[in-house]
Amino acid sequence: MAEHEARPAIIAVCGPTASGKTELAIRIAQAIGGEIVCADSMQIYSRLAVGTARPTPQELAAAPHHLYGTVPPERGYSVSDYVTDAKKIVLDISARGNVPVLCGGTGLYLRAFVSGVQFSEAPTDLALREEIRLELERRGAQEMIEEIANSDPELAGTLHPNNRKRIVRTLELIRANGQSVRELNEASMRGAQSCPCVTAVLYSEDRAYLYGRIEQRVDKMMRQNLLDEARLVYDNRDRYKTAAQAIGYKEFFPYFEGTKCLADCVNDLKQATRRYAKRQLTWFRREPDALWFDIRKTGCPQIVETVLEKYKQLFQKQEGVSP
RNA sequence: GCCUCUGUAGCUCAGUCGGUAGAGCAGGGGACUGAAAAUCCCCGUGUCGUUGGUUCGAUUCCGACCGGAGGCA
Repeated sequence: MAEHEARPAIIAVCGPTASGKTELAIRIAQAIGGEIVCADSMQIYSRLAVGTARPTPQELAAAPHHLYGTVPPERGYSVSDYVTDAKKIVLDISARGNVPVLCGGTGLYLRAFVSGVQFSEAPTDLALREEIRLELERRGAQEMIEEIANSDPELAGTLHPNNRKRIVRTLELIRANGQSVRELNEASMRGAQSCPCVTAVLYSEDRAYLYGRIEQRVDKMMRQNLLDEARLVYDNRDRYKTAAQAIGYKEFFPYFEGTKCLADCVNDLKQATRRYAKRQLTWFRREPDALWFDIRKTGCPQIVETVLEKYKQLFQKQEGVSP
């Protein structure tokens, strides 16, 4: 039996921003003896607590938490780093006999972790990326897409000329590896073991309700001196490459530059957050077997119960009956 | 009370020399395997204030009424 090879079963808590993931994850962890693992691309960073809505010290104390605020913002971080870190932590949690509870709004991170993608060892070649970026400026998107079509006509067909970032990344992959992206992707999934998982998605059928919560949360962040944090990010914007793109900071840059008043920036922030929530929902809708919970209709205790029931039903049944 | 202007998409407005209408913003849908809180794509039917009249036909012209803004008393 390859039992020791199998990945530990996890619970994933996801959903759009301000839907109550943090609280739910804590209650689940408390109820089942779980440990929470951050699945949020921004809450990973240290020094950025208010704007990323990282769990508060009290919340962090309410259950074991991992990966929150552990990466300095000046360090680059990516999905593959995340998958590596999360795998290690999840194995540790499982070795302790506890249940890993992944919690966060970054769909890409969650999917990469759960599907078991094997990213190649080669680190991102920023010099190559920059070179291709400049080449794109010179030659134009159309020509670059044609080059991609030589090795991957199908993929090239899905690339929009305006999506420069994706064009650059695609060429970067092709040139660095000498293979088509399709081959690379197939290789990354070869032998991949997906992670047994119960996924809970929080949402609100009434979008306006979610947007109201976002509004309140932004106002609360302002009271918690979000501006100071934004100032820190602004002053370090050249070094905090990824973090400086986070919603909650870049919206204040015009204020610091004196080109926009504070109230307008706060409104921009609320809007950016609403749009983000919408994109998150788009992403999670594609999750095949997720359990969806309308946060207006289902209370936290009920959600905990349903999730745990499902988890036990799927993964704890054979305890004591194992082959 | 009288006069003038005004009432078109959730908001701000454009337009139809009479053939039932379109922009910006807001919003919605989607893609997404190494920057992902990123990046990119797609989406505009609404009693044209109400009601009569003229007309083959009115949101468009005329009248009345209702709402809003301004002016004069």
